[in-house]
Amino acid sequence: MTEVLAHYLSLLNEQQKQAVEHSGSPLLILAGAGSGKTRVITTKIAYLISEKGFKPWQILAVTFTKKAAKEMQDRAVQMEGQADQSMIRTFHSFGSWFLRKYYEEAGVAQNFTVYDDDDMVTLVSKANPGLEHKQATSAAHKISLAKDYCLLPDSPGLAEISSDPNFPDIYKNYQNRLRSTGNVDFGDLIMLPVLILQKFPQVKAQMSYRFKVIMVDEYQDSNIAQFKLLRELCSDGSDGNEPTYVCVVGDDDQSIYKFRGAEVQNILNFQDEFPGTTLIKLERNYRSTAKILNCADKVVSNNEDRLGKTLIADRGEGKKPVLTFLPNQDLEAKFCADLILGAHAKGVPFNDWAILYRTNAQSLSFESEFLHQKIPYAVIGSLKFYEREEIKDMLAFLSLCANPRDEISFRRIINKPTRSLGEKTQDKIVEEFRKNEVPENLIEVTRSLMPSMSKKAKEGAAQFISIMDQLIGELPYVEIQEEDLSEQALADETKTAEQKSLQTKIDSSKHLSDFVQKIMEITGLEEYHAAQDEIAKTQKVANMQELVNSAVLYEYSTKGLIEFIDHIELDRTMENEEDAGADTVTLITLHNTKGLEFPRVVITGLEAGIFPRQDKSGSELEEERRLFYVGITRAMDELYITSCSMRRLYGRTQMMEPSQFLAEAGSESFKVLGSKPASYEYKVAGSGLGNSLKPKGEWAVGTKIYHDDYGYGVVTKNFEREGEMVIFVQFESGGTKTFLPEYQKHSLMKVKD
DNA sequence: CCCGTCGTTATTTTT
DNA sequence: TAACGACGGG
Repeated sequence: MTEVLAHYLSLLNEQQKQAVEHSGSPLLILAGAGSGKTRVITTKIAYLISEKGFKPWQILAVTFTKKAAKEMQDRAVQMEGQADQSMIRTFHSFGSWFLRKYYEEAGVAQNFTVYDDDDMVTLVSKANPGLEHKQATSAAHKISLAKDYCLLPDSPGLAEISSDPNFPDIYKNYQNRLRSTGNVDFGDLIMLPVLILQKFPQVKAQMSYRFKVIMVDEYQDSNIAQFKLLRELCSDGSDGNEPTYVCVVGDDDQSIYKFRGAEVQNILNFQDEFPGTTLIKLERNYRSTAKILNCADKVVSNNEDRLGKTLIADRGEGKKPVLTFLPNQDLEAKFCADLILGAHAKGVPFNDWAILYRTNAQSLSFESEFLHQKIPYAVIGSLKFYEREEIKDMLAFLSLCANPRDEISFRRIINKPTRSLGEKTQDKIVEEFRKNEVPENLIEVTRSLMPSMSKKAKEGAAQFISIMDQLIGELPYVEIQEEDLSEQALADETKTAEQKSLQTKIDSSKHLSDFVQKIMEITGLEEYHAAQDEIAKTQKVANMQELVNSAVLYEYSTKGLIEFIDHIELDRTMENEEDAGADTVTLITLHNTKGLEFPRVVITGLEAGIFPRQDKSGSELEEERRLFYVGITRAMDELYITSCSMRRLYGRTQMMEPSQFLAEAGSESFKVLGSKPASYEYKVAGSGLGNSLKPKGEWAVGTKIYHDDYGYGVVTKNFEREGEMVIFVQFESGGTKTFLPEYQKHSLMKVKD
């Protein structure tokens, strides 16, 4: 064993070590939040290579985010250099690799690109001309969901997705149209490989020959299609190949993507699906202090549908989480700002902090307050760079260069800037294109249709064709060759050397960014968007320039082009590498925090209707609860939770009730600040408050009052507790609040009738 | 083709 | 409230 690996092994606890060293049967690792899951997977990869005799390319590890994949690869390579040859990818990126290899079996172009949700809607509309935009959006969404469940237009289970009798046809029309573009959508990246593996035994055999180990991270968020893919990739040994070693890692308590087709049942039933499974639980938590973990545990134990495990804190008691009731969202933002600035004055960096919220819209009040108070912040995952108009325009040119059958990209840019080629002309071209049995090329069809066009359109078409000719002729063609990692090829060093020398023939003084720059210039997009910038004071040209810059890492060839497009399509999170080290507060939705940790966390908006979102019950409510659990377990040292009694929603100010999750956490979980709403008191204390309702002082029941923050109301209860007077007030705006009048002199007053 | 105005509609979204 | 899409007049 290498010294490095021995060192990393020595860092593990007993369960972690067991998980790393286990072999011989399927393995399910139930890894609680902060239990060193990534450390286990990466060490296991290194261990398999260096101790168990696996070749690195026999190992496939899949994750859900590009970031996680990158981190996993980096850390594995640190321990075992050969791990750079292991395939560590996202599910979708694996699917993309697979489909480029078996593009003929899949019936797609080898140079396919991936259509996003917007493109799907457009294609649904084109394939089903009768649909209104709204219907098309809904159908596109359902098609995605169907693919997540691996359902085809003729699958009986499709009725579960949509009861609309037309839906199967809509789906079928869409599929036909999609296939004629040669492209795929996100769902296809998983579903098509499953279908191919089921249909072609030799492909299945090749895969089980290639991959001897398959590991899946965040398994609780896998969907049915991904489960099927895993199933198909695994050999049970009956095909003559050795059985595949399967190891999945996940936490059923952190399953938060049901709405996107994720199926917790995958992890709950894993042991039934893979007989003989060994189960290892990682319950020691290295991230959070005990009081934070207790709170998390209290919350999630309200769920029924779980395997059940208890996290054990490794870091001592720590501070009790603080629950603060605030009057409204502006004061909530101010409260956060004060916390952060107060800590900053004592030397706590902004970096330590994350503000978590349920919906993106909630970031606004924090942004304006932080701007005002000069607190640096970064909003994670909001306005998506790649969804901006100018970027999509550029990408459309890039995609059309890669795959000239791409109808959606073609339509997007043929008339932008305007070249008198409106929708009618486009329809004509696409119709002609689709007539041909053998896949045609949209540019060539346009060329061939020029004689039949009006004079104006003809000029525009000539211009467009000339642009495309220049671009397509520009890049040197390089075969997208599968890196040949069979044992033979790797053993044959001469061949490897040959391959290397072949690679170096590419003009390395040029980068793909030169090509992207050229697109900007010769297509007229730069002028077009510069004009828009003038009018609307936008940053479109600057954004385009940023896209150019990001292409600098890619080869100046058709291969580099495909890799660049893949990179963008399979990772839409625009995390600026430069900004990564900056000292900023993180503003982030709860969903986006998965896998992250922060020393200090504020979970905001714990109000009924916001979190949990209204109309949630049963399993959906359990998912919301898990989301809260995920949020709580992000915190290392300090956890703050806020709840407002009023909130502006859709332009209307509403009274809010505290989230039921607060009461579920129990009264011991938090130190409570701010005036507690009556309903919270009731639920937490289990009442007992109603005992001493003796009218006292001037605050008799029935007294009309006015409160600065909540407006007019009536005292409904009045009693004494711990020697202090407590009143309940029912406000006209609908909510009830509890006050200690002694401390509300400045904002609470009696009013005359 | 461009621009203003009106009406509609508001989750979460690794890929 | 605000943001975005649809529509109609210039």
